[in-house]
Amino acid sequence: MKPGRRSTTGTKSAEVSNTVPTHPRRVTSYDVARRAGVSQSAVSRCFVPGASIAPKTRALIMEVAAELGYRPNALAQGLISGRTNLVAILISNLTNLYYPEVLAELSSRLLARDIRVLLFSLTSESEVDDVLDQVLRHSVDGVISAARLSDAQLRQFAEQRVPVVLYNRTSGAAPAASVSCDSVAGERELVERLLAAGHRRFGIIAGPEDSSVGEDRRRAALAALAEGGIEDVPFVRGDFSYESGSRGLHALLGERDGYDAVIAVNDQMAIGAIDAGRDDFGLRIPDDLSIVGFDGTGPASWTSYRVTSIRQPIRRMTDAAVAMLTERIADPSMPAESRQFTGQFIVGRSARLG
Amino acid sequence: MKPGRRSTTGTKSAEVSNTVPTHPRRVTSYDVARRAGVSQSAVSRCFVPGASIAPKTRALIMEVAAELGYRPNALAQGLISGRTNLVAILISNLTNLYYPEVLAELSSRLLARDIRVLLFSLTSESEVDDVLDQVLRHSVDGVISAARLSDAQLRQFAEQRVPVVLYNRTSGAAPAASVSCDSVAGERELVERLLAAGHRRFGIIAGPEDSSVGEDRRRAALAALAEGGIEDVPFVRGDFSYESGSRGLHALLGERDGYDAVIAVNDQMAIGAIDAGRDDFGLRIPDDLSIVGFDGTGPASWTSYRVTSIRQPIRRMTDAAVAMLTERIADPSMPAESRQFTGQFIVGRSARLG
DNA sequence: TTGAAAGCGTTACCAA
DNA sequence: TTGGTAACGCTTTCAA
Repeated sequence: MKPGRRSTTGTKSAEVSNTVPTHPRRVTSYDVARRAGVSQSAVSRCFVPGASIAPKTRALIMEVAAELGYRPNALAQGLISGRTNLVAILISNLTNLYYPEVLAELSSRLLARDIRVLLFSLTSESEVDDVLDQVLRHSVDGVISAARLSDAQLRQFAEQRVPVVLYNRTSGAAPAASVSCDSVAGERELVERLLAAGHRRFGIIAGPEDSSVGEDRRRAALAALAEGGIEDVPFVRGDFSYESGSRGLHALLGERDGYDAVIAVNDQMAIGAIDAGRDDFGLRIPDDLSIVGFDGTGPASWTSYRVTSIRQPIRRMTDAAVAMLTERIADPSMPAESRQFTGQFIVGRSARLG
Repeated sequence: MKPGRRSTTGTKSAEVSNTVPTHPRRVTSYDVARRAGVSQSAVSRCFVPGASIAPKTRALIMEVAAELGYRPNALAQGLISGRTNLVAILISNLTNLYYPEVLAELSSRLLARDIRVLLFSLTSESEVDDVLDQVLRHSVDGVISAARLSDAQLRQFAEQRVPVVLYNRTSGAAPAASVSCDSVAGERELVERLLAAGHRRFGIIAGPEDSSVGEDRRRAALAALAEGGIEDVPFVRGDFSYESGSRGLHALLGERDGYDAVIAVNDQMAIGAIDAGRDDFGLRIPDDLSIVGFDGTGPASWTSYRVTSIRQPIRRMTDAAVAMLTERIADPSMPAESRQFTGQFIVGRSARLG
């Protein structure tokens, strides 16, 4: 122990506590060491996996540590070791019903690996740079982003040697580690089923222009339709919300009628469209109009809707995301890699099939 | 600057980088200080709100800092200052549709106050002690818990001087700061409206025994019914999920029939009950059976359901929670206080009223 | 296997 | 207003 440092502090606060009931200073490894009659280094080694320590010493120290209620200070550990066991999760639009499931899965998987989650729920994409700054200040070991990151932002993480895994986002120019659900295969399956069932007049309720998933799905649907000989398919844009799905259907039906099928790029908008179709236009779904979605989120399977959709394999995807991230934390030289999963077709009851 | 410490390190890494493209060491306040020709203390003062620093010096330092991409290390700041600007949010059952909204609101409000969120999504109440340990290791400034905490756990936070605000939870014996939505007033309003409309035969779909909100609402509903002369009301238990609401209605109707109204203690179960009533029993809701819920979450207002319910003032509640917490962080001597908000009655379409 | 000592990157408290 | 120096609580060499 350094003379004149711990010891004096300890003595001082002990003296004070005789007169005033002062705040009990946080228990440190020095306290444990003193009480156990060993060095502070020995205490530290007890909490480091591969350290060399005699079983007997270890037992003694652990006993004293438990007695004193010692808890290693994560800040100090992170500062000295360069590892915080902290991962930032960036999510935009948490109220989108699809994300809570993802967040819950990610967080439980990370926790299982003894990693804590620093959550950044973005309300508007503009804040991303501030968030990025905060993420870096906290020296997280890695980032999982279900929010759009620009190439410049990705580059910044790369420069700081912070591994990033994109969740259901694609990067622009720069290659990045990413996990996603195959939009092309998914929309193709939906479209092919609808075409096979005789639908010919289509409308699309797309997402915002700046959403990569939304645009991927819209383009995939259009491409699949084009292959089937259907061109010039009208589309409107929503923001993935229930209300915008409802508005979307109004917009489509207001412009012209006679749709056979409406393709919404997510379930929540599909549900909004289904409700609007039934309530506002008196349509029977799927008899008068087929509506399909994407995601396979909870409410999509509720019996009032039973949305015909593509279910994302959330378990596998979150598992892959966490695995990819931890790999890259352990070995930062891992190359970029994108893993794409194929969603499962859900028959549902919102589309007339076959 | 201490001789033989920073300076040598800096020189070394500079020499190395001429041969091998080594990891650029993180930019520290020493780097900024050296480049700006000032002391490290001066740099630090630039980032502390009330510090005394000459405007001119400050400008120079900030310029150099920006140029070098300097970011204060949050770990070091937290370690020395005792403040981390980190708040832990404990949430059980994130997939309950009500929580994502709460989480999004809390997180954006905290972020607005320059506080970061450490998220702990509990999958089972048993893990709480591990989580508590982790929370304390990270020296968070405070905790907002939408998960059940035992008196012993609350005491532990109190001992460590970590302020806690309970969200929609009540503490047992120990008084604690808490924000909640008045179950008694809410259920009373629902019951009185139902009674006024002539309902006499009631059933309740309650929550798990260990849920304080669930039990509060169940008891409140029973009490209000008793006041209206309705006794021996049967109830079944669910877990707040859609499926358990459906199962709950099956259980109630399987035992006896002839219910006028079913009171579910949250919207998600009410929705499950509505769907089961319609689809499995061919009931018209609300003509044949009234069903009411609680919370006023997103899907409850979807036109297929329009659940008659009590809407929790989430904005006000999250605002209050964050305010109470920050107050207690600033002044740990603040006394325990519970703020209870009254929810708003939502007429909806799932109950026959008047 | 153990202990001493050197940091990690800050803030806080001094004198100057 | 400044710069020097002592912490904060830990991990990590390095000798013993």
